[in-house]
Amino acid sequence: MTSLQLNIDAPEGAATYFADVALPLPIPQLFTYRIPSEFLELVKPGIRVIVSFGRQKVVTGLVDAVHEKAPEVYTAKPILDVLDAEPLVTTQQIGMMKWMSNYYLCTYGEVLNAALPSGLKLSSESKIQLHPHYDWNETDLPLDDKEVILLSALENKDALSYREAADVLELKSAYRYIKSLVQKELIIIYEEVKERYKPKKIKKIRLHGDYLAQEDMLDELFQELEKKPKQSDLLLFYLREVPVFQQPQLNQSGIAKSAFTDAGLSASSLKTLVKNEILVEFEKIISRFEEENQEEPLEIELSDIQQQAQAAIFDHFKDKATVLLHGITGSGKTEIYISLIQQALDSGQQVLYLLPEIALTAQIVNRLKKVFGDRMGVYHSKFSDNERVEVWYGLMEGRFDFIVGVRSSIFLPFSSLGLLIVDEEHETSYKQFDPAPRYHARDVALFLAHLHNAKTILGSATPSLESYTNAQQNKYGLVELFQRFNEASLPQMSLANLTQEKKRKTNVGEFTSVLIEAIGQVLDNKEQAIIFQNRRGYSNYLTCEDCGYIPDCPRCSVSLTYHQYKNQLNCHYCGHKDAVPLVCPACGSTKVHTVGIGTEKIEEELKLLFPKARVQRMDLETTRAKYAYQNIIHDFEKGEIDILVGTQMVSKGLDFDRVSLVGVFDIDRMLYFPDFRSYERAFQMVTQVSGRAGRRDTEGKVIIQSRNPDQGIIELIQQGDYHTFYSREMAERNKYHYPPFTRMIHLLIRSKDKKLTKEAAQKLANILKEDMGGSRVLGPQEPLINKIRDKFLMDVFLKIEKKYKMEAVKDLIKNAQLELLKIKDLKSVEVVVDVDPY
DNA sequence: AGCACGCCGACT
DNA sequence: GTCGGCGTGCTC
Repeated sequence: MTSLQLNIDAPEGAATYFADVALPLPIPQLFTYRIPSEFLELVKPGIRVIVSFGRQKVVTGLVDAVHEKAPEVYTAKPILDVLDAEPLVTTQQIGMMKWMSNYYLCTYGEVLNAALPSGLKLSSESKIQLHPHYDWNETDLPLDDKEVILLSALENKDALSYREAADVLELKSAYRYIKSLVQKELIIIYEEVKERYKPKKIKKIRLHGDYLAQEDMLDELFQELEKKPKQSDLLLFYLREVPVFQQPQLNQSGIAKSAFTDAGLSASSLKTLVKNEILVEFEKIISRFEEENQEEPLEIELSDIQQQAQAAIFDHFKDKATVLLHGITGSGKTEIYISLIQQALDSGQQVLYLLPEIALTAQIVNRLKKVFGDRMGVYHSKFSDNERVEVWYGLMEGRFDFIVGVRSSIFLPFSSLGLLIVDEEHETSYKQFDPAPRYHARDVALFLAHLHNAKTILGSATPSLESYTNAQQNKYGLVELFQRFNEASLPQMSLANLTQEKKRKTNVGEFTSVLIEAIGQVLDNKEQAIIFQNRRGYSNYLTCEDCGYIPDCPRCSVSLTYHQYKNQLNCHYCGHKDAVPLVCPACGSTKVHTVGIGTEKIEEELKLLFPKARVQRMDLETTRAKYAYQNIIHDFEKGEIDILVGTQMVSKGLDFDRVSLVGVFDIDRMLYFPDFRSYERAFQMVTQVSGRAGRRDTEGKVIIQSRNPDQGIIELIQQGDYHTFYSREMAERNKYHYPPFTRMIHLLIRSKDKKLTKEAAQKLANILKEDMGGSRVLGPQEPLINKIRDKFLMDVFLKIEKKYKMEAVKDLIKNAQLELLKIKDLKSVEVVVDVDPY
C-alpha cells in the first residue's frame, strides 16, 4: 500500500515529499499530508495550505515542516491547494505559539486558531442539494414524511447546511434522513468553502486610452455628442477633474464612479459612455483604513521630570530587558511612551503598544495617530475581520511598523520588534479565560520580547503585585513618577458611611447625603461628576417580599439581573432572558421588588434627585454599537453631559478637564468578592477611577461609599499609598502562599452531572495530592457559582512554589488527566486547565 | 471542533 | 419494532 502511494504522481525515482500541517483545531498532534509535485516549490513552513480533514471537511492548515518520511500506518492525503506565496507567519511567531501551547497547556491548534484572524482561515461546511439527476416524479422509491419535507425544502432553496436541514425537520439531527436520501441518490452532499477575506474595492472610471493618444479624436467625439448634452456634461466633468492632456498619467487612476453621481450627473448616460468604450470602468483594491490627513507630525516635548524618567529607563535597558514604569495617573506616562516609540522606530525597529480593551479608545488612538500617522496600525475587537487581515498584511509588507492594539495583537507577524509597551499592565482583561489559549498578554509579550531581543515597558499607576515584586527583586528596572503633570493636584478622598446615614435617615436610597451634596455642588459650579458602580443592569435581582422567592437562571446557579429599560431579567453568564413576573411565580404575591443597585438604577435615581442634570450611563449595554463608546466620551468632553454613571469603563485612561468629583458607589461589593486578589483589584479600581478627578486647574474630590468603612483596607485605599498597600498585601499573600509567592494553576472540572463532577474533582485532587503533596493542592471546592450553562463546576487550585519546575507540574497534571480518562464513568467530565488564573 | 457510528430508552 | 437521543472515537 505504502509503495503504491509513493508513486502516485512523482516521476520514477523521484522522492515524494510530505508536510506536517497544523490545523486550527483542539487536537494535539500535527497531520501529515502528501505534497503533490506541482506544489513542491511552494510548500514551506509558515505557508497556509488547504487540506481535507475528516470525512469531508476542508480546512486551512499551517505548514510546520516538510520532509520525506512517508507515514507508515496510513496513507497521507494530498494537499489540495496552497494559499500563500510567502509564509504568513514569521519564525518568531511560530516559536511564540509553540511556547504558548506548552506554557498554557493547550494544543498548538488552539493557539493557531486564536492567532489567525478568521479572515485568514477558511473552512468548509457540509451542505446538501438535490441530486443532479433528481426527478421528483420518476421516484418510485418509498419516502417517509420527513424525507419528503426535506426534498421539498431543497426544491425551494437550492442548498441546506446540516443545521438548516435539522431545523427544517425540527429535529436535533437530520443525519439519518440525509444518509437515507443520499443512498436513494436523491440528494448529494458537497462542501462549501467560504473565502472570508475580501479586499475592499471601489468602482472607478477613466477615459479610454485611444483618446489619450489622439487629441483630435476627442474633438470629433464632442461633435458627435452635441445632441446628447448629458453625455457631454459627463465627459466635461471628467476632463475637469482629471486634466488628462496636461498630465496624461493621471488618467491611469481615474476617478471614483460615485463622483459622477455625487455631482448629480446621469448614471444611465455614464453607462452608455462606458458601453461605447469612451469611458472605461475598472475596480481598484483600496485600504479599509482612511488615508490620513497629512497633518504635521506632532512634536512631543518632555518635561524635566519626564526626561529624567526616560533617561532612567534607558539606563535600566543597558542591563535589563524590562522596565516597570510606575507613574500615578496624570504623571505623563504617555508622552514618555511616545518619545520611546519614536526613537525605536527611528532606528528601524517595530513597536507594539498594548492596551486593555476598554482603554483603547479614539482618545488615545487619535493622539498617537497625530504623531505617527499612517505607519501606525490599530488592532481592535471592534474591527471587522477584513480590517484585521489588512493590519496583518500591512505589518508583513512593512506598511505599518507600529501597532497599537489589544491582547490579541501579540499574535501579529512582527519580524523585528524593538520595543513593547504594556500599558495598564495590571489590567485583568489582558488575561483570556475562554476559550483556550488562556493566556496573559503581558506575560506573552515578555516572552515575545525575549524572542526578538526587544525591550519591554510595563506601565501602570497601580502595578500588579507580580510585576512590582519582579521590580523589587531587580528582575525589572523600576522607574516611578509621583508627580502629576501640569501641576495638577491629587484628588482629596473621603468616605461616606451608608450604614450610619441609614440609622440617621439622612440617606436617599443607596445615596449618602455626603455624595448627594457633593454632586449638587458640582452641578452648581458647572463642573462634571463621574459615578462608578461595578455592576450593570438596574438592580441585582428581584425578590418576593412575602415568600423570599428570587428568580434565577435555569441553566446557571445565579440570580437573574433585572434590566429596566428592556423590562427583562437577564443572566449575565449564559445570556438567558426571562420576562419580568408581575406576580411572584411561587406564591402569587404582588410584592415583587428589586434588591441591590446597578448603573441603570443609579442613572434613574440621579435623574430624580437632580432633574436638571444631564445624566448619561456608560456600560456594556449602552456601548454595544461600534461608535457608541466614542460618542458618549465625546459628549462628555464637550460638556454635554453633567454626570456620567458607569462600570469600570469610566475608569480607564480618559482625560477630562472638568471632572471635579468621582463617586465610588459601593466599594464593599469589590472587597467582599471571594478571590485572593479582591483587595488588589479594589485598590487598583479606586485609584484608577480617582485619577479621573481633578486635572489641570480643578481640585478633585473622591467620595467612597461603604456600609462598613472602618476596615484597614478601606483606609489604605483612601490614602492611595501604593507602597504601604503593597507591603501589607504581600504579607498576606506570603502567609497564605498565594502569588506572587507561588504560581497558581486552576483546574476547572465540569460536566452535566453534579455527582460525577464532584467525584471527578475529588479523584483529580487526590491523584495530584499524592503526586505533589497535599499542601499544594487546594480543594476540590464548589465555586460560588456552581453551574453555568447547565454544567456543574468544581474547582481545584494548585499553588506551586517558584523554585519548582513548572514543566514537572504540568506533566503531573497531564498524567492526572489521563488517569481520570481511564475511569470510564468520568470520561464525560471536562477538565479545563488555566495557568496563572486571574 | 465536527462528524459518523453504535448503543439504548420511549414511542407508534 | 423503529425513531430519536446521546456517548465515543477518529480525523493525516
